Amino acid sequence: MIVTRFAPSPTGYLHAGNYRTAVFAYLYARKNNGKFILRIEDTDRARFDQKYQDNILESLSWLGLEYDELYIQSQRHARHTELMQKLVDEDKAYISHEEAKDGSGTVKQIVRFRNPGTIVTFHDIIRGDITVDTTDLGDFVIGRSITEPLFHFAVVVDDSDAGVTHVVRGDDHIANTPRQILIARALGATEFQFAHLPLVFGLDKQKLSKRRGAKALTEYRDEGYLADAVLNFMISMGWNIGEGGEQEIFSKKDLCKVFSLERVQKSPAIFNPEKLDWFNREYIKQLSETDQLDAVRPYVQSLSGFDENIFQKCLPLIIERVTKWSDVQTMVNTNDIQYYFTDPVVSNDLLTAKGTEIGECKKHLTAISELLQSYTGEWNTDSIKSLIMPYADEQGRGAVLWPLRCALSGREKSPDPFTLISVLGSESVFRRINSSIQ
RNA sequence: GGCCCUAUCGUCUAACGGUUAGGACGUCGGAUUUUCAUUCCGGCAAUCGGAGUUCGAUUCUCCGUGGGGUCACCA
Repeated sequence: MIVTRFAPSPTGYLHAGNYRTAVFAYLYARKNNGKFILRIEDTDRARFDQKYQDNILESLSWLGLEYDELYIQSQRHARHTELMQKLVDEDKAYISHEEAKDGSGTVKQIVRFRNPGTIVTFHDIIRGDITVDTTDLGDFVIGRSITEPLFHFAVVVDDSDAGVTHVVRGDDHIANTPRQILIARALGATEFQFAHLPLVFGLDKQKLSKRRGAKALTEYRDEGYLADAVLNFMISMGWNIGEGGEQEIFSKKDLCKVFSLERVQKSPAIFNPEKLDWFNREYIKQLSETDQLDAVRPYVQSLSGFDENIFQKCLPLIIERVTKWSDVQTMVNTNDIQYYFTDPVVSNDLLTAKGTEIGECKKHLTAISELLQSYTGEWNTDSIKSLIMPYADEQGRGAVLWPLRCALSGREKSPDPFTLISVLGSESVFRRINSSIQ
């Protein structure tokens, strides 16, 4: 069985770079009906912070990357010590008395690996064979002390014990791989398959990192990005299905069926927020109306005069102006939604902004009001349009339509008057038009 | 600097050694809407350079160059 793992260290919030390696490892396991393991690498207690660990769990849960097993590395130190001692007993590692690096002058017993100094070649599923001379590594340190394992040692022990078959991780670990292979061999562990993913860069073409301002994934959640859109975007950087390469939208479910490490790109990808926005818009559009309503409602339901019926009618108008849910909040803040629920205050300046005299405006509004009052047909956008357009064409579209729209919305920018009329309903429309005539 | 990885439009990418080098995002222009947004059309835009191998290289090889990663008692 194929077993992959994601092994973040809780020393920072989970960002897109970390997350993408998790996605690839996850999908590879799911695709092959394997197992996906999460291991928190909290060996460095000095940099550990519980809030980061919580953030990792929270992020994975939001994104729907469910794991089959969870390990906390620090809880496995007894096992690490046991195997480190074994290597020492077998003279594959040794305890070295060295002065502490903190400059205190104290002498500590650190554990060094006895490097056989061989040339190591390993196969990488994405990159092919990679050969490295490990001689220059020297007798590298594997423990601060016999009870304090270091990263390289703990990783190998944990992967081996958990039965990990495929180590899927970032490119930045290529350089670490030879020494981990050396440790694995000394331990007598079965060797892993490796797949080193290209890194994700920021707009500055540097590896994504919190220091350079990479956003926590949970921030995207809080801004109202959809988990599936984020996942789709992440996979689009570095993987495609081939077959002409024209399909871009893949649900998580699709990916669990079609993902393959063989088609993973070798070179790094730059994180392009605009493309993420595009994906998110696509996913928002695909949502059912009920889901859209439920997502938008919290932002607008406390607006004064909120009306569920009108809300449902104007939903499409909101959706087509939004990239992520927090944009709804922006619309609320800029008064671009309030007018659906309460009559706007309309100034003469706005009505005449297109150069039409105020008397002229009044005349057209009155004419439209009369048209609408004598109208008995169905009250929808198309029918209203065909009712009003002949008059507008005759009198000049701008002169008629602009004042009409402004009378209804009170805004310089808004949906067109016909749509507005059909959404607002007759009662409100007459009230607003008459109010502007006054 | 040593070692390792890598190289197609600005970005993400497609292309059994033979294609007018395709798609998407963005951008620009147009149509619809005399507002905004949506939608629909269309344009601009790429094989890093040099040698090979081959009838023929984006594709294979080598050498440059660029970019990145990594060189801890961090992970």
